[in-house]
Amino acid sequence: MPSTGKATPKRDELVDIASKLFYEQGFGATGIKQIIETAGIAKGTFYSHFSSKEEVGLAWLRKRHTQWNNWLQEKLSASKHPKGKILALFDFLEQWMQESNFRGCAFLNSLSEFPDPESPIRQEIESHKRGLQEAIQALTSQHYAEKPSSFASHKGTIIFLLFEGALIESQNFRKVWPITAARKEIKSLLAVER
Amino acid sequence: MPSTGKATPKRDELVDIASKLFYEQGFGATGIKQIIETAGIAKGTFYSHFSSKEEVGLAWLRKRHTQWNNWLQEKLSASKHPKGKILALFDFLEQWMQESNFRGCAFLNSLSEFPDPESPIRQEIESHKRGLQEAIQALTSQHYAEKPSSFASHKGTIIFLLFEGALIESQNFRKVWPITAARKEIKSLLAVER
Amino acid sequence: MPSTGKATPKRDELVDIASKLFYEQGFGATGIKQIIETAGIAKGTFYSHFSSKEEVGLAWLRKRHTQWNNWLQEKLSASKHPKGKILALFDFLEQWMQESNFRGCAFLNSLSEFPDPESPIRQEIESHKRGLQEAIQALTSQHYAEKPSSFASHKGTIIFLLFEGALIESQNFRKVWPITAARKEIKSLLAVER
Amino acid sequence: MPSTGKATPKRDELVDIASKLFYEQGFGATGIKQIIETAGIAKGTFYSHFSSKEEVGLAWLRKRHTQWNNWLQEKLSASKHPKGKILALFDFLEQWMQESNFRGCAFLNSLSEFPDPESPIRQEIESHKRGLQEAIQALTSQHYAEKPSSFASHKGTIIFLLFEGALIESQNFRKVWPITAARKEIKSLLAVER
DNA sequence: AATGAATGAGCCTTCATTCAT
DNA sequence: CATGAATGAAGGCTCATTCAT
Repeated sequence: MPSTGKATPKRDELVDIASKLFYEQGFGATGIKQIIETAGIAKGTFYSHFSSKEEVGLAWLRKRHTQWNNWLQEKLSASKHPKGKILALFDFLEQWMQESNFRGCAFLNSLSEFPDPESPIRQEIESHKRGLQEAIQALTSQHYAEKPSSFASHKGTIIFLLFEGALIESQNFRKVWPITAARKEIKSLLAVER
Repeated sequence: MPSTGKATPKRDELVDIASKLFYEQGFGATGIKQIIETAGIAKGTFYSHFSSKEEVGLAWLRKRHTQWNNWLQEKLSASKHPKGKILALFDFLEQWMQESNFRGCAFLNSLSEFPDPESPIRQEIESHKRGLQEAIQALTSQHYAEKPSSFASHKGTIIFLLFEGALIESQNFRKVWPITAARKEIKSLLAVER
Repeated sequence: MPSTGKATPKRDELVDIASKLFYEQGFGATGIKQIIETAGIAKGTFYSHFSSKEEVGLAWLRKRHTQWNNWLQEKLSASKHPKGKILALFDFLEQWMQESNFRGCAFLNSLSEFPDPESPIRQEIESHKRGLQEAIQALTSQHYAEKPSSFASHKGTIIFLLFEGALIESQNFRKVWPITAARKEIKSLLAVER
Repeated sequence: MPSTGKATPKRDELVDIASKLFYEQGFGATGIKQIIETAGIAKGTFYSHFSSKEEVGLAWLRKRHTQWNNWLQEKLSASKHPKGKILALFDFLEQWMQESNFRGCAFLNSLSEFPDPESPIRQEIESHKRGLQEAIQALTSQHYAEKPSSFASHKGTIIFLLFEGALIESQNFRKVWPITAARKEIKSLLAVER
C-alpha cells in the first residue's frame, strides 16, 4: 500500500516539489506542511506515498544523484578527450553554481544534518561522492595512460578534492573565482605532467 | 536589558556548552532546552544572556574562530619555513578530524542551515574562511618570494581549496585519505615549482 | 451497498483477523490499517464488508459469544451432574486464562472503551454476561432442586460474580490463584448447603 | 525543570481535570487537547508539568489510589467490628457505583488499555488491587481470629473476588443487584462459619 | 467485488520565546 | 540576576472514512 518506494507519477511529482524545498531551505528547515501545501494535497495523501519525512529525503537524494549524473555526462560528452572532459567538469560546476544561485551541493549540504554515518542518507551521500571520484579517476587514467595507475589515481583524487573545495567555497563566497582558480590549476597540471 | 553580547564568565560558559552541542548535533538539531538542561540553568537565565538562539550561534562561531586560529597557529609555529607551515596545516587537519570523530568544520556545517547570505552567521562563516585563505596566501607569498605575487596568490588559493576539499571529504568518508592525498600533492607542488 | 452484515466467507475471515487483533491489543488500539494489512486486502474492500470499525467490533463480539459458549458447553458436557459442571466452569476459566496469556475477557475488556450504555457494543456485552449468568443459574437450579428457587437463583448469582471476579483478577495478577480460590470455595459451598 | 513529578498546585489541578476525563471517557479516548481546553491552558504548559500523556495517566491512578483508600477507610471507620467493616465495604461500593453513574473502577477500566504487564500503569493497577485484597484479608483475620490463618486468608480472597465481581457486573448492568447479592452472601457467610 | 489514492481532523510532542515573580 | 510557568504555532505522523476507477 504505501511507501514501498515504487515510482508513480504522483509520487514523482511530490519528490520534485520536496526536492526544490529541501535544496533551497535545507532538509530540516522544510516541513511536511510546506510540502503538502505547495503540492496542494492533504497530509494523509503525502503519507500514502512516503512512510516518513526521511523517506522523501532519501528519494530526493537518489533522484538528484541520477539527474546530476545525467546532466554532468551530457556536459562532458561535448568534449572528446579526457583532458577536455576534466576541464568541462569545472565549466559544468560554474554553470551549476550560477544557475542555482550558489546554493551548493545537495549532498554536502545534507552532510551536517545527519551526524549518524550509518543513516541511509549518509550512505547515499557517500555513494554519490564515491561515484564522482571514480568518474574523475576514470578520466585521469585515460589521460595519464602511459603513467603508472597509482599516479593517475592520485591525480584523480586531487582533482576530485579541488572540485569539492571549489564547490563549497563558491557556495560560501557566492562567487565563481574558486571554480576558475581550480580550473586554471588543473589545466596546467594536466598539460605539464603528462 | 539583556544580551548586548558583553562577555561575562557565565555567558562564556553557556557559549561553551552550546558550542559542544551545536558542533556535535548541528545548530538546528540542538534545542534551547538541551542547552539549559546541560548548563543547569533556567530558560529566563539563558535569555538574559542571549536575545535569541541565533545569537548563541553567532557567539559559538566567533569564539570558535578565535580558538581554531589559536590552535592552528600553535601547530604551525613548530615549523620554521613557510613550506613546513603549509604542510603542518594538513597535519593539523588530520589530527583535528580524528579527534573530532570526523565531525567536520563548524563553519561549513552551518553553511547549509543558513541559506540567506546576508545573515550574520553567513557573514561570520565567510569572514572565517577568508581569514584562512589569507593566512595560507601569506605563507605562499613567503614561499614563492621570487615569483610574481599573482602566482603565489593563485597557489595559495589552490592550497586553500585543497584544504577545504580534503576537510569535507574526510568528513564524508570518515577517513584521512583525502587529507594525506592533498598533503602529498602540495608537498611535491611546493618542491617543484619554486 | 455494503455491510448489511450478511455472513460471507471473506467477511468471516476478516472478522477472525480483526478479532485476534482486538483481543490482543484492544479495540481502540487496533487500527483498520493493521487489519487490512494482516488480511492483505485494500481499504475499500474492508469497507465493502463493514460500514464502520464499530461494526467489525460488533461482529467480533457476536462471533466470540457463540464460540465462547460452544467452547464452554463442550467443557461442561464432560461432567454429568450440575455440581461437576459448575466446577468445570472454573477449570475452563483456568485453562482459558493460561492459553490466552491472561488477556482476560473480550467483553469485560471492551466495557471501559464504550462508556455509552446504549451503544450496540454495550448491549452485546450485557447480553453475553446475562447469558452466562443464566446458564450458571440453570445449573444451580438443578443442583438445589429441593431448595426454593430464589435460593438457587441467589447462589447462581454468587457463583457468577465469583467467576467474574476470578476472571478479572487472574488477568490483573497474571496468576491462576484467583481462579483456584474461587473454585475451592464453590466446591465446599455446593457440598455443604444442599 | 518539567515533569519530575513534583506536586504543585497547578499540576495537581491538571491531574484532577485529566482524572475526570480519563475516568469518564477512558485514557485512550481522552486527548491532550481536551485536557488543556478544559483547563484553559496552552499545550506547552501541559508539557511543562508532565513529560508525556502516560505520566498524567500514572499521576491519575496514583492520586486515585490515595483518595479511594481514604474514602474507603472513612466509610469503614463507622463500623467497629471487622464484620461490620466488611459489610460496609459493599455499602461503600453501592454508593460509589451510584454516584459515579456506574462508571466502574478506574484501575480495572485501564487494565485492557495497557496490555503490557510490565508497564508502569499495569504495576500501579496491580499494587492497588493487592492493597485492597490485603486490607480485606486483614479484616477477615480479625473476624476469624480463632480459626487457622489460612482459613481467614482464603475467606479474604473470596470476599475480594466477590467485591471485584460485584463491581464489574454492577458497571456492566448499571444496576446494584450484583452488589446487594454479594453483600447478602457475605453477611451469611460471616455469621455461619465463625 | 476490489482497489488504493485522497481526505482532513486528530494524535502526542517540541519549538523558540516571553514575562510576572 | 535568576526563575520556570505560560504561550501557541509548528513538528512529524495516524486515524477512520470516502470514492473514482
